[in-house]
Amino acid sequence: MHVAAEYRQASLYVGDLHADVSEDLLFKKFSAVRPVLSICICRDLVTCRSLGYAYVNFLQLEDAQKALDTMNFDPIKGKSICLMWSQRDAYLRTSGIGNVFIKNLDKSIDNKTLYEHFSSFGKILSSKVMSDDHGSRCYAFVHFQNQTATDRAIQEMNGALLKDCRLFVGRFKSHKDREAKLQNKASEFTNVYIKNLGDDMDDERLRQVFSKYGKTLSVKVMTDSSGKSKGFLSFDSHEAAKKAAEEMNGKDINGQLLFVGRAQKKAERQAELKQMSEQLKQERFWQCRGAKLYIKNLDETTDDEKLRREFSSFGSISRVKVTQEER
DNA sequence: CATGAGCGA
Repeated sequence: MHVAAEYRQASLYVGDLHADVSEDLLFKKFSAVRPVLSICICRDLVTCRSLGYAYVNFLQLEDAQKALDTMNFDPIKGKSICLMWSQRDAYLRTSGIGNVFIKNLDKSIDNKTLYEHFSSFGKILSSKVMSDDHGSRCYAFVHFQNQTATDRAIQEMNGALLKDCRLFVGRFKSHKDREAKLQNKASEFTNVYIKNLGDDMDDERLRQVFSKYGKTLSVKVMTDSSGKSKGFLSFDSHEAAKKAAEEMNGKDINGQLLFVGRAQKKAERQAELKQMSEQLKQERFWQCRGAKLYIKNLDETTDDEKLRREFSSFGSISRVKVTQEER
């Protein structure tokens, strides 16, 4: 539908729409508040399924403003809609400037409460309390229109109490930024994980064994369900932890090879295991598929190892065999 | 403990 230029600025973007919401339903909902010029739910061209967002065009700017002020986060078909001014400039939406991350929210803080609290610092482009089936996940985002509002919100709300919860409020960091920081932190680890400890190990003995590398802050030996013992040990410096790992890892203790390495967070370890299992699955898949290449005209100096090296950048290789021609 | 996702006719 064509909307004349003079009405374009009275357009709201409606996000987080339930897939079953129809134009009709949206029209009823919005025109109950202010007169609506037109509605457009964006749909897949082929399947006509809703893409989960729509435009609501009003005749007057004040009408759009009124809808934005009173209807944001209203549930439709059980799902909270997310209202914003239509902003076609993708950079302004996603550059991350003015975007604030909030964590340690009280479970009872909902979208509207959050919005009300933070709109005192300046104009909000969008905000959202992250949630799942169990309700709030206790963290949120608020995207301010300008940097001063962002700075003030962080200045005043970081560390402040909201419903007995001390908030963390900081600038939003993209996945990439966060990853880099975590990597950095991981490279300066002070906690070590120790595996294959043998049977007769306890906290005190483990501390003694490792104390020569530096001051230990905490030691914990645990036994898993199969009776194997493992432990965590934290040092007061990265140097000590690093040295302990370097010197003790792989050490033969009563015929068992000790493992000593950087202690990972549970989520990190699980992610690693998952990745390993997926790689294994992938390898098996290709093995079954028998993705075999036949290569001829190799020169005489090419052996299994060289051929493997040459092809290793294309993916994991399960088997390489160079056959020698009879002379 | 936590760092999103979104722009048409």
